[in-house]
Amino acid sequence: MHKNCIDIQIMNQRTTRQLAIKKILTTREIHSQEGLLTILLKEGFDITQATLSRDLKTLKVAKIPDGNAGYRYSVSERIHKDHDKTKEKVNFLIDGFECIKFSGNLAVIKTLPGYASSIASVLDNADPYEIIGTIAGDDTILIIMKENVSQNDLKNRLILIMPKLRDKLKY
Amino acid sequence: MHKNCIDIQIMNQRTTRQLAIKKILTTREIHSQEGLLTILLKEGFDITQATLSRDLKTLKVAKIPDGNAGYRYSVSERIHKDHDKTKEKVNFLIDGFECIKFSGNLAVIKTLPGYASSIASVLDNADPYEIIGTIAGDDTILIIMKENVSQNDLKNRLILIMPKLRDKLKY
DNA sequence: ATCTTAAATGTATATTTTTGCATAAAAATT
DNA sequence: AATTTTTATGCAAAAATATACATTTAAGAT
Repeated sequence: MHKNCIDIQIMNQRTTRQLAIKKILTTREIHSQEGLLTILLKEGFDITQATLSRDLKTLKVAKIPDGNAGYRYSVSERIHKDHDKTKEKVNFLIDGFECIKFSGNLAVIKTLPGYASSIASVLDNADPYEIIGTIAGDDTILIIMKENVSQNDLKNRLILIMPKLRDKLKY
Repeated sequence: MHKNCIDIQIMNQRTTRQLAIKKILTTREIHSQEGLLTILLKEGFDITQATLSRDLKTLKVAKIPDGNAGYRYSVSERIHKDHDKTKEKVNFLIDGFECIKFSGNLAVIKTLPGYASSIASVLDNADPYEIIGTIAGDDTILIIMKENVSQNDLKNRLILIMPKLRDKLKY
């Protein structure tokens, strides 16, 4: 552990940073990794462009030719309209989240009755690397994880998809 | 005009080529401009990477981190237009559709648990002429139909909104 | 056809992005 | 706490991509 890192953190640095990146990307127009890096540095994330490149890869951020001239980086979710509505909906759904348990490469999420399929649908839609597939009943979601993906990997990914979840997942 | 250019062309070279690029991108997995360039050269398009870069910009082709490792180029229509993803989502939701019954100007759709509000939201969003409003519980949707709209009118409208539904509705 | 003008392209180069590798940090284990 | 294992990161170098500028090609105009 780094000496001057007072570990009150809930999430690891990486996840925190990637959430910040997502936010920046949905908030402002980003035309290069350099530009994004500058912003991140100002916000106190002390990283290099290399790390940023890896983060963008993890987040599946696309580089798209801009209408005018130049390019812009875009989180795939942002491409859908009604981003806000989706967000609202997702936040709402999180209320139904009860707990998550693991067994080998399987994870089981317990939800309030009726929530399972909706939450699962959010997961399916996000189509994250770590998840091969989900099966949802009424109050239970079975997640089949990709091999060599750790429990924390999955938790972090879930937080990336549903930020509010952070408050419900203990580390 | 260059001397050895036999002018049978209908479109100009540039357009022809860009169409070819689009086709290639939708047909095969492209991971770099170099790779795409190789294919184009084989097909007889005698250009350089610089031109290709410009073409991709014109076509608004996005570079997206691939699920596994690496990147792929994707024609922006696929990403930009939430059409496709919305469609996917709608198709997914249809799995939750169980049956529909009528009574007067009311229709009741039964769904798998948890699906009702999502499907109802699709209907609300489409805002069809035939429907005044919907109320959704967990596995039931109540549809209030406009007067003088027949059961078949509504069924047809539902199919228009959610094409996959056709397979589930008997006539 | 010849000339003029605008668009497209190649060359070389600059810029940006990605990655292998060594190291540091974090997490798990004892 | 000390050790091992795993994961994240910086650095430097490679790879990929974009572009300024000169040149060629196409398209009109006369």
